[in-house]
Amino acid sequence: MSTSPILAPLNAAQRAAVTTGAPQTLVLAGAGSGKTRVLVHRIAWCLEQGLASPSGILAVTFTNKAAAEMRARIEQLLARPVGGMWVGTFHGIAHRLLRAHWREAKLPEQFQIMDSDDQQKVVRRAIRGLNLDEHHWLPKEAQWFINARKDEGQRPAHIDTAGDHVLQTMVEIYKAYEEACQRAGLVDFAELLLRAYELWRDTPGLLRHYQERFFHVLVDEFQDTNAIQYAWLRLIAGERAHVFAVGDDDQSIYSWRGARVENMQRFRRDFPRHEIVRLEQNYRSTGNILDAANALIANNTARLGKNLWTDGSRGEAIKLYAGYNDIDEARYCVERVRDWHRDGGRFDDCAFLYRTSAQSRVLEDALRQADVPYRVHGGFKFYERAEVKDALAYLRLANFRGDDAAFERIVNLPARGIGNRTLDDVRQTARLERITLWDAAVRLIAHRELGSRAAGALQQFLSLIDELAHEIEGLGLDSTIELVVERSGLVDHYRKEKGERGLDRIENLAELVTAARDFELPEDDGELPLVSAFLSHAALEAGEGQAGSFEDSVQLMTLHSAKGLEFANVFLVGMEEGLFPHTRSASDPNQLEEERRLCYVGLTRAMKQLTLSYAESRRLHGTDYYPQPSRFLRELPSNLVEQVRLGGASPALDPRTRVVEDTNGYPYRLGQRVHHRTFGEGVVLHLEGRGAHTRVQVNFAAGGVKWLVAAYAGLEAD
DNA sequence: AGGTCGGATCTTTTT
DNA sequence: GATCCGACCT
Repeated sequence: MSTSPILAPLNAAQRAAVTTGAPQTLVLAGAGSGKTRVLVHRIAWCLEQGLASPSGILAVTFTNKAAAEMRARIEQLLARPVGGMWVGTFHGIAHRLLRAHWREAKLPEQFQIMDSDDQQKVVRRAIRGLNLDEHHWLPKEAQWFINARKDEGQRPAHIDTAGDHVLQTMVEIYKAYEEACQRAGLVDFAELLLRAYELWRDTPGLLRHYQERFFHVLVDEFQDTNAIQYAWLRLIAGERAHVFAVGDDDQSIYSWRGARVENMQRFRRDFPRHEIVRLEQNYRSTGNILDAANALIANNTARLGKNLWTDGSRGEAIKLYAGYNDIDEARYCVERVRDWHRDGGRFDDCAFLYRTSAQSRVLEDALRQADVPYRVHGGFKFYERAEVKDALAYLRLANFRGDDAAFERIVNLPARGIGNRTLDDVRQTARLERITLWDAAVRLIAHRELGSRAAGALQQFLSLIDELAHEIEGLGLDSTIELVVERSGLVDHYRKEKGERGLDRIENLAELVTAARDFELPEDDGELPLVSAFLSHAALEAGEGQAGSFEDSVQLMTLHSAKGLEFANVFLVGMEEGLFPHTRSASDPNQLEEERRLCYVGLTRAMKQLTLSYAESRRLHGTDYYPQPSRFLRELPSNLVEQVRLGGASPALDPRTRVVEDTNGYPYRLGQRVHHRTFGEGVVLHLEGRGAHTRVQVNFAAGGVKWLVAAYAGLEAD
């Protein structure tokens, strides 16, 4: 049995999880303990042992990437393709269910998925429709409210307003928004989950069908599930299914989005026949890094409890650098990356992690200056770009005239003389008659209730869409997109935009055609028309920001997007009070613990080298701040940390922390006051080079800014 | 109907 | 300081 490739590479705990006979299993998987591996091997094990057929397996993740990786690794392990399994994201699987059972779910067959951008616009329209002041009732806040409620599984009718006027109004907005979505066949992300839940809850026959099919339900990142996802899982699990949930309460960093760590505790209550397996052996990081991470997270209360260990080496000390300012901090990190590269390391293996995306700027500047290639993760996704969404809106409307979000988006883009007055008439008619914007437009024109100019322009738009719909019939997907781009007039419109921007956009439209050409129908979604499948794909899988450049480059990302990844050489920058932990989280103990978990996630990304840094002054929002070093730094055992200083003595955080001179052996510290025989008093601005070649830039009170070779300058510290 | 200006805002963002 | 949004102007 141990010769099986499925079990052979596993340690005892992993093997116990993979081969468990318990009907319900909760795997507490520490960072780097082989979480994905256990999921993959568990599925392979069930298949190989004949405990399950592929079609009996439902495996749920949070990201498309994780789902794709899981499927690929299962097939690799079994050395054959495995059809019939449902492996996907919560949203992807919910979507699939709703497509298959749109009637029971009370959706139009052509329903479309909205991203949060679209959603905000529909919310805004709902607010205006209720004649509310949108400065007081901010669309963003209402959107937040609606999503939070949906994440909790609450419809407007479920919310007890208890006479609270504000709450009452929010619920009214929620209701109006819901009606608008229903009319237009629009489904937001939270709605996908809620609908899928209600579909099963309210259609017992259907639920039974799926319960009988999915005998094995597996969940990744269980600590990130929200209330509705948990309820959905309980439904499908029923009394019979084997449930296999993998998660780490210490890596729960999405509570602000409705994720509920308590679901791990609830699992133990709701699935009484469960078994718990702890994966604590870490295969990623050095002993020092793990000890630091363990010590940090021990400051949190309410943990399920876990202690990571490794039988690998202690590794190097964790480095802590106190920058003179944010620019110096970035400069230091980039220099360490260059050292790494000079010693034969790859840029790819280096990651700069930060709390807020705004921090990437300074790092990027420093990298560019040093000519080090880099890549920023997160940010704008391909399918979220305005021009891409514009083009897709044409396709959406041609596909389904009732799509109000698409209608609003392009009715006057490019400008075709349909002004706000006209549109308000259309909107009002739609609202009063409870019909779609499209139908309202048709009606207004037919009843001659518009000025002749407006009516003409509007009719032209309607005809354009109708013609487009006709012309794309029978075309391939890429020809369809090509035609849409061409007929929409978007290219001409963007050509008029000045500067690079317009060109960029036209390029992206071309890229969209390429994306359509490369698009393949998901194997099991054969029933869905190609165009619908592509539109859903665009909404559910927004794609990476930049087209993948394959150059060896330093990776930049927020701590949130670093979860699940690992790098040999990690830089955790901006370790400052106010920034990390963030001010907005400092007052609430729960949020503070989440910040600490975020820090834990950051530390545990590192395999070999870990550098922490902070700046003594930082430019933020146009003003200078002088932050204190992060409290998290004080929570790290001082014997694991080595503070790096550019010459000169400066108080370490903890008197026991070792202080070492920078390896460059700089004799001065940035910001240090110095004295020169001829130039007089000055302040050190920059240091570069090493050893005998060290050069120092000094701003002299009398002589201005000068570069000097340290060895000959004869500078004296003041 | 589009451009410009002033003001508010400034955490994280799997889908 | 940068950006995003809406009001206002042309």
